[in-house]
Amino acid sequence: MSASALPYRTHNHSACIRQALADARTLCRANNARLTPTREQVLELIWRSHKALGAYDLLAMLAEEGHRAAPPTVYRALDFLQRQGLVHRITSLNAFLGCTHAGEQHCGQFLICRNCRNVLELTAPEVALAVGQASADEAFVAEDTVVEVIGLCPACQLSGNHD
Amino acid sequence: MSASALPYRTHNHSACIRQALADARTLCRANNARLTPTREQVLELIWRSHKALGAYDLLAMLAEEGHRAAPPTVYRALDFLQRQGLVHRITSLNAFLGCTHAGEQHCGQFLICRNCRNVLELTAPEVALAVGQASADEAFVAEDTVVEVIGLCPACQLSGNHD
DNA sequence: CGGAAAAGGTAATATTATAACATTCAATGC
DNA sequence: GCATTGAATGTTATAATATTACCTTTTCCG
Ligand SMILES: [Zn+2]
Ligand SMILES: [Zn+2]
Ligand SMILES: [Zn+2]
Ligand SMILES: [Zn+2]
Repeated sequence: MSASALPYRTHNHSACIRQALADARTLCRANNARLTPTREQVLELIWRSHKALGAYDLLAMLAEEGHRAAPPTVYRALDFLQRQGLVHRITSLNAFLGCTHAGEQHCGQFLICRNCRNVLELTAPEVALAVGQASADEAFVAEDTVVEVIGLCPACQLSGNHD
Repeated sequence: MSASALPYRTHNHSACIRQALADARTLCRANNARLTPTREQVLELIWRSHKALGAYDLLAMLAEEGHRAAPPTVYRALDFLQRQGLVHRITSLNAFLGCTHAGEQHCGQFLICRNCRNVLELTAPEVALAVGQASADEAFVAEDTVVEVIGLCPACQLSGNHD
């Protein structure tokens, strides 16, 4: 790996957002799922950064955009986006993140920087395999796997604003 | 693996509890940490089963034992027990579990049965390795790793009270 | 003993998430 | 077009999880 992954370097983030929204529209059309304005707005807000955002963060952002919504609105939108594979819930943060592998059949692993809070989603087959093997060794039928790594991203290791 | 792991079969669970409490006393003594009555009581309650228990479950159990405590009491005991490596937090359940590898330097993986809620803690080196390698590939410094697998334990696969 | 630090008690509150029910919207068949 | 109907959204209240702040008690150590 020569270059840092996207969240860790400055990049044309507008392009990230545009791409994510375009992919979402395509996917939802293909799945006969309705990407309504509220849902699209929440998705767009999530993609404002590569950080995971809490439901109430999103709620506040909606409010700033003049969409006075209550918690169920945001949770319902998030449920929909998760079902469509457009958003992941980061369980150790109680927060939500745009999926960078939408449409691909995948089970993500998440590298969470405790300093800048950016999250990188990986889909390392070795990890999935190792977890699958360990489960199988115990005769356990794995249905869903959460892999979340907390640590320091490459950018934050250098710019020492942390421990 | 010929025999099922402990949580999945009937066993002398009193022995589990006694062992866990004995280990805890030894460890805390070795670390100059005070395993006070409240802390020990919470640990004992956690070990009543191989399931993960919520803080408010523990609070209710304390109440049943006549220890009328408020939330901070239980959260403080849990913080202590986690710092001593005697208890793990299962983030996807917001619940807590007695560690079956107390004293060993380890980073656990958890197999969570969605039917019976029993949790098996593994310490598979291949999993830790795969995650470590995937992180390193992104120049990410991993400090803590959460691996939680939701699925069906061997016992529940047979006795079809689920889906 | 006396001071300091750790542990625990208590009340209030913050944060995250859901339940229950009413209303609006949009696709479909006639 | 228009009624039917299920999906989506609005609205209010509340549940479930966790923390803050402050005070009292206990333990440790000199
Ligand atoms: Zn993804
Ligand atoms: Zn960072
Ligand atoms: Zn453990
Ligand atoms: Zn089970």
